[in-house]
Amino acid sequence: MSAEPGPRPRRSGRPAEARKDPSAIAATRPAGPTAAEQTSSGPRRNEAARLAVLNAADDLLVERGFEGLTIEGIAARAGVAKQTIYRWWKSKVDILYDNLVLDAEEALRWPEPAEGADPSVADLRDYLHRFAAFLGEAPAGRVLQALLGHAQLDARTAGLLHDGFLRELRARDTERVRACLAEPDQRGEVDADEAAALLDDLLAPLYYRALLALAPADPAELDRRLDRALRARAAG
Amino acid sequence: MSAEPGPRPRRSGRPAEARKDPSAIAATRPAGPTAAEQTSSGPRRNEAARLAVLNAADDLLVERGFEGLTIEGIAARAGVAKQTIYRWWKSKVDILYDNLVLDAEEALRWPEPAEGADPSVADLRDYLHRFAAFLGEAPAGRVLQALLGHAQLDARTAGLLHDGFLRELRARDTERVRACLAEPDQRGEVDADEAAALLDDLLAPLYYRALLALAPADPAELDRRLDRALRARAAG
Amino acid sequence: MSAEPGPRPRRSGRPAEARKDPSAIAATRPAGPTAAEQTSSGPRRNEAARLAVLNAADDLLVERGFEGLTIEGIAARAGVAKQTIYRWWKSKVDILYDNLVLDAEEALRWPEPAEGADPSVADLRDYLHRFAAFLGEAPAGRVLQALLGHAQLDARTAGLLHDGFLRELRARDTERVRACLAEPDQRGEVDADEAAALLDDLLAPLYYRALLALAPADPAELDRRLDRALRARAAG
Amino acid sequence: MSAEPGPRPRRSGRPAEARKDPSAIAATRPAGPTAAEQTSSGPRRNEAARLAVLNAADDLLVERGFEGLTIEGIAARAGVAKQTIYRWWKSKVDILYDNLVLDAEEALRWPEPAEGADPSVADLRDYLHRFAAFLGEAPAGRVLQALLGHAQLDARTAGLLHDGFLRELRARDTERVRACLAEPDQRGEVDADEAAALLDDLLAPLYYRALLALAPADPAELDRRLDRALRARAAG
DNA sequence: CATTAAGCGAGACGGTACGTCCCGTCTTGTC
DNA sequence: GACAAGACGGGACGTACCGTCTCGCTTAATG
Repeated sequence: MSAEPGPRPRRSGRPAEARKDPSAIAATRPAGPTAAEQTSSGPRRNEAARLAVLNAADDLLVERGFEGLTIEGIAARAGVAKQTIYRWWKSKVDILYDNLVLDAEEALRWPEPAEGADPSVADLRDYLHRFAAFLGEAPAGRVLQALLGHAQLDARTAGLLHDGFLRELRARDTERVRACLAEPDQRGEVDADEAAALLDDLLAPLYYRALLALAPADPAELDRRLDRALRARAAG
Repeated sequence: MSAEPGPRPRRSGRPAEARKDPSAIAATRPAGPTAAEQTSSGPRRNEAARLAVLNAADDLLVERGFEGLTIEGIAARAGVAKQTIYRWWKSKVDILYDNLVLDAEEALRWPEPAEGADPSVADLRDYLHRFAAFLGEAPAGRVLQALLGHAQLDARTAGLLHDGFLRELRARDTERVRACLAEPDQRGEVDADEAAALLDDLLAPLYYRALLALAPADPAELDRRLDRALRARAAG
Repeated sequence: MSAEPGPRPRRSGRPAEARKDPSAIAATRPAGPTAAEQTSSGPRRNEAARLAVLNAADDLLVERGFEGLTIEGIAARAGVAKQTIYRWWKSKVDILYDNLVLDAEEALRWPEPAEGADPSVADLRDYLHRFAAFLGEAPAGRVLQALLGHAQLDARTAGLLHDGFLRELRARDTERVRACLAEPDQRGEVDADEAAALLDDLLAPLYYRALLALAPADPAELDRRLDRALRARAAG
Repeated sequence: MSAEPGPRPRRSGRPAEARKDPSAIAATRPAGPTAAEQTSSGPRRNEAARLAVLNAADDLLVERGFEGLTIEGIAARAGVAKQTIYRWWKSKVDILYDNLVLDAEEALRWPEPAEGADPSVADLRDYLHRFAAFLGEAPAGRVLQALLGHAQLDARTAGLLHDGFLRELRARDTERVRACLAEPDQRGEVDADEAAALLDDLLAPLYYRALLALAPADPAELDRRLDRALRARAAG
């Protein structure tokens, strides 16, 4: 499925076919209710159906919006029985959540902290830019937007999104920020709270602009903001 | 919160009765589809029904959440026919919007720029605190949260909320910020973009924390953040 | 309003205007809730509104059928307030009933039993033909059909139509039949039951064909049927 | 009436329970939208729901009349979802129509033209009596009355009733009348038009009396009328 | 000649039922 | 036992009319 750089050809366009295709996704761990630990007899979970559902949900979200997204619509579009959806997911939110996890896993990946090379502020800068892009991109950004929106309206969604995704993302990112700031030429150790606060200060405007439908921050401003934060930290 | 004088006991509790009561609201301009310009003859809009609907919507939002809020439920609770609701509002979103406007008008009021007394940084500081409180308070904060959430899912809601409310609020507040910063002992004129950016920087974390279900900012942090922003401005 | 022959120009066409017009109808007693015994002060009943309602009901019955006929529709078409209708009629059935009475009064009139000329079998024959025509004509026949139909569904309508109209019509016609058969050259007195039975035998097929949507009886058959009945009577 | 043996206690009374029960009806072909030709897989039509709806409609028609009969009422009484009704019937008229067909099939059955025994005038006489009884009986007669009434008000009902039921009934009965009159001791062949006319003459008074709410014909009169018609035919 | 009580156009109101959409569960038969 | 198909009980939708009820205006007869 080709790792990093490429423009993620499979999901960008609307042609719908050949996206999240079996061959490709099979490599990544099937987030959510998965191929499972198959103990009993009978047929295994149908992987094609799973992918058809995930893609149909993405498509319909983009085409009709969250309110126009229905289980029946997904089933029809995916050529799948309703029961097959209910067997593996609790609600349309859970389907979108799976898509979010799949997309975020790719788009919000940090560079492997491979041999020799230490994490650096450049990594953080890159991550910020990718994060901003993620929010604006379809369908990934639309999915996150929808889930964030629905989390304001429904406690189950809020639990799933906040506890299951955002909290872990923040924890992981906080750790990475600490690593980035601990470079030799920086001022040494950073405690976790400080790193989390810095991360929040960098991300808050991104969410703010996305959710209030303001113009997205342009890359230059992101850089300025990061520099300012680093300077403030250096100053004490 | 409640800087101002007026005893606003009517909406704080859940008792539902004697809130948004005719006598009180009659004073404030009846936002949204209203008693109106009554050109023809014929019966006037029933003010009691209007208030019953607004209050029922608030109550049910708090009790059952946005998804559990239905037009039929509101009608039943308010003792009103469904058609009476549809006559004056397009959807439950419009009802909540009216409530939001009504509440914001009271809670997010700036001190009158009365004679002699110039607007000051203290006003801005106070406003920030009241804004943070507004986001946390029920039902007002819940209403805003629900509308912000639903705006992510539905274009009409987004239009209503962003264009009809948030944009104007931001414009008004930007102007106030300029006035506050233009105090004699401050550095003189502030241009609108600068003021807007400062405002955004102050509000973004508040929205961020509210919508991502993080702990709300405590007042002391708000002060620190404001001071830092003013210092940065003073520095250059 | 011109007695018999004329093609009743006022109601035949659909142009709707100038039918049942004030000048013409004013002569006939305003069936149903009427100009009344006016005791108090204030304005009298508006005759123009009454006629507009009656005509609008006829028109809409023909255009949209009984089920599509609504008080609101009549009010709108007649340019009249709903309340004005409810003030004078209990239901759309009552409006149609007034139309029926008005129409029947004209179309089902027997020749005046004027001086010298005795009623004759020819009168009965003529009446039969006019009755058959009445059932087929619009809007009169449609009104009777609708009321007869609705009388099967609703006891109030049945009471109004049967007790208020059909019974009286039958009684009057029975009397006329007796008179027709009592001609010198006929077999003398006819008792009322016998006359009623003869009338029923003549009318039953007309109703039967109309209500079961069979082809209407042609005039020649009516004549044959009448002759046969008279012969049977003569035979004993 | 009830020529046949079978105990048909299930629909006569109002007790509502144990009428049109599965075991009994299963024998008769389920008129109307039925268990059908089941081509695909998937769940079959729920027979219990179908019967519950049919019985509920009958009951409510008798209890509340046609105007008081609503789809919601039927659904509630039958313990069925509205959608289940709309899935199989277009309107309450169609439900009543199914009941009519079911009832007529039983009550208006001619004796099997079994071996040896030729159809006779006695069969026709018996049929006439059963027909008259059918019109007066509840719920069957009420259903026919309601449908005949509504057919005057609504073209769809008229089409269904006249084309779907009455026309076929008349054709079948005409054929039977021909057979009855073709007995050895009768005057030989009867042409179809003549038989239809005779049938109409016998039935018209029955409908006439039923629909105009006159006293129903008593059996003796039916016999007299039949005899008179036969004599007239014999006479030429 | 003003008073005043109705009639009137307009239309808001509390209601009932409509016919539709989708929910989540279930049943049936196939693979 | 997973699956496609789809019927089922349920709940809410938004609409159409019902019949009742103000409104403010107009229009006579009466005091």
